[in-house]
Amino acid sequence: MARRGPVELRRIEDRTSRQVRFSKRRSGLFKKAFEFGLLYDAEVALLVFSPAGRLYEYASSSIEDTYDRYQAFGGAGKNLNEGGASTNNGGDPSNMQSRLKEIASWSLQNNADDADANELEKLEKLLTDALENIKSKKMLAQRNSGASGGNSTISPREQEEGRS
Amino acid sequence: MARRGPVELRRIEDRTSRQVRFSKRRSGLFKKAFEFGLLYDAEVALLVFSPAGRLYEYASSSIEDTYDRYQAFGGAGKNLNEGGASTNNGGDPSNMQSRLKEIASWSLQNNADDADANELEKLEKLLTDALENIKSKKMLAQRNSGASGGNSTISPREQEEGRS
DNA sequence: AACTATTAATAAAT
DNA sequence: TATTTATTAATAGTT
Repeated sequence: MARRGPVELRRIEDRTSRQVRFSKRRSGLFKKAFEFGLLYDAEVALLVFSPAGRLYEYASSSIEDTYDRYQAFGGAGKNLNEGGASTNNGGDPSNMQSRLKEIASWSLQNNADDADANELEKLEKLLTDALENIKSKKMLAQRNSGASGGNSTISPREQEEGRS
Repeated sequence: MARRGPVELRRIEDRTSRQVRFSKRRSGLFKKAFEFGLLYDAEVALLVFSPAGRLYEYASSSIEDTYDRYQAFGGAGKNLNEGGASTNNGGDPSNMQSRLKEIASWSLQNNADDADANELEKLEKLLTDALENIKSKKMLAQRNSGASGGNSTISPREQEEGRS
């Protein structure tokens, strides 16, 4: 009538069973993801490819945007961004000042166009992330503790909330 | 001793409660994602940004690979980058975004010092203000014309399993 | 962080 | 494929 013990965590072999359980759990997983974004006002992106190659997706904003943000964030600490199409992206702190000013003035004079609203929102997110990164590094530097996780869940310490 | 009714699906306001429930549900969500990949041999990628801007991730293979696959698949079928009015007066948004990405990347690669952090904070404020500005103007514009805006994509997309 | 009363998810049967 | 039911799993509130 129902299962008799805990679910075993290994690949399900029985075809029929796997098929139906896949569907059920898929709904459950996506529901959780959806609820999570809703309850905590978090940005969530979930991609699933079935073994048969079918795609299932959910994003509270959009897959692309969230992935962009992920890249900007530093992407697990490796694999920094690529297609900037701009000049060299090396570390040239002296040059940063001028670039920051350039952007600042742009954001000042270019605040009249509706079409830019979306772009601005994206920029704001990127900036916030950059700030967050710097602050995290500072924290780490002060405490002199090292090593962040591999490819599992990154768990930044500390807790901080935005608005209420 | 426990909740008395079903969980309400709306943003949780109480700060303390939200914080702890966030953590609990986050573990639950990531556990589900992990188990799902394992049980059905599916490729899973999950990205979460907390409201505070912290990143949590899980990928059965890698975020990048899965996103690449997603792109190759057709990426929701559309949603390529936007045109938009890129008036040539000193800066167009798309270029600005790539520059900002540079900055984000830069902040990761270098030990940003206090001065840089301050610059970023100022910039963030400028952006926020600019955003507010644009939104206000939009409001006003809507009073005069009956335009309907909005580009929120907040519903899970799923696709069926077809087999008999 | 551990405990407990409840609700939620879900495996198997129908 | 949808509904039902028994059972495990997740989790909100407390301590």
